[in-house]
Amino acid sequence: MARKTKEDAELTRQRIITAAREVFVARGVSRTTIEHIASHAEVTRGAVYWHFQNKMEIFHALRDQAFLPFIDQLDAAMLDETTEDPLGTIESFFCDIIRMLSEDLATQQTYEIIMSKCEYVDEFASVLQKILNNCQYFVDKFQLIYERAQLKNQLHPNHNPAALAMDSHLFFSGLLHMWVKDTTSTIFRNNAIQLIKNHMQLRRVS
Amino acid sequence: MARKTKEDAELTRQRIITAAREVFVARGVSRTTIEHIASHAEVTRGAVYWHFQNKMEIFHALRDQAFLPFIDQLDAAMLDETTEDPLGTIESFFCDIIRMLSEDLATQQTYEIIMSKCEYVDEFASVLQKILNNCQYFVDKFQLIYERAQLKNQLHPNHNPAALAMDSHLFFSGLLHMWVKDTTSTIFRNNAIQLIKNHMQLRRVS
DNA sequence: GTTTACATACATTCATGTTTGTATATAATA
DNA sequence: TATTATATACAAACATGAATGTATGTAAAC
Repeated sequence: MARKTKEDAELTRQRIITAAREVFVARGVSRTTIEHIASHAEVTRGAVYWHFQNKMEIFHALRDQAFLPFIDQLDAAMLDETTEDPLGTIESFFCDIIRMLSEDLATQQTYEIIMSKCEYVDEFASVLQKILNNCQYFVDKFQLIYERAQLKNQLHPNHNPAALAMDSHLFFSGLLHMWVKDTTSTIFRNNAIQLIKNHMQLRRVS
Repeated sequence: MARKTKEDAELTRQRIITAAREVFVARGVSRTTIEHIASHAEVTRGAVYWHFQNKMEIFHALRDQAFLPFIDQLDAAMLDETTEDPLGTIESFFCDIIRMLSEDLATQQTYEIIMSKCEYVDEFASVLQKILNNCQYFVDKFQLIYERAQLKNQLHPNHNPAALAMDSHLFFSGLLHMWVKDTTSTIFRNNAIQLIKNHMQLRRVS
């Protein structure tokens, strides 16, 4: 057909990414073909191959869109170093992420893809490692906050920040997996906030 | 070729399952072909199709081999109702599973497949639901044990068994994911036992 | 003799990547 | 400003290479 303007081109690029997300969720990454994505985006494979080299490049575009917000969220939460309630900072961070997932279908689908509709082999194995690196980043930040909490006497004397940080990370990691994967029941979707509060309550001196 | 005895046939069946596990780990479920499995098992596709209808049936055979031991393990751990240390029961259960994973490569690979080398769509979606059902089973059992712990005055007075059970499940779920997925670093593999002890220590009255 | 436990051959479908064609936006030039 | 040249944003066709399932063959077990 005809050549589009730059804006139109960027628009179809986004259309392709959105279509990919929706098809990935429904059919899994490796079972969706370029043709599936193209037809769902109402373009031809030619358009897809013009914007992306292959399927993995589309996947990366998707992943990038979903990861940055989380890191930004944590960095923002870390900024307030003088809060009287560091434990509240962590709690809010967890709750905010859950709320983001609840409200933004796109992010929700992207995480569903990352956690249960993608096989981490070959080129995708590196994606997994990047995710794990992010985890380490999170744990480190959590520890810093827990150290602040310790200074404010929010913690039991025999709890130590490093252990708490790792424990919280594992808790939230588990929660995320359940929240995202359990699409049939609503146990986790409805109670996630309460579970987070319970988790943090275990840490507070009473 | 020639017909084998029943024992021989069962042996090749097992060979196929083992081969499938090893190929699944390396290439992911959907990217491995029946031919990959067959050649790795040193048979032809004919043999595979004789024993299994398709790839998913092999996957199910694999999954069954890995799940039952865990449930048995928990059931066994639950048997001793009169122990003075219920928290120790949970701790041992977690540690035993980690040890099982460490020692048994087959189980380890199977979990790697289930957690990061398989896409849960279509026929596989039901597998995910079965796993989640198992989780509920675990949480329920944990709660029972935490109730025993409460009776033995092992818990803080303001902790309640249901919340602790869910929190422990999410913790261990997260730990399992990290343990299995983090194949390059050894942080989780080396420290899992300690992380479990830390987690349980958060619950004990000091 | 019949069924079993496969191996081999066949037919079909599907997905990929590449190539080619083309109409038009945009930059260059006059 | 009008004209020309070129790069862009695709669509359509092509070539190739799997992968699947099935059908057939076969030798030995029972």
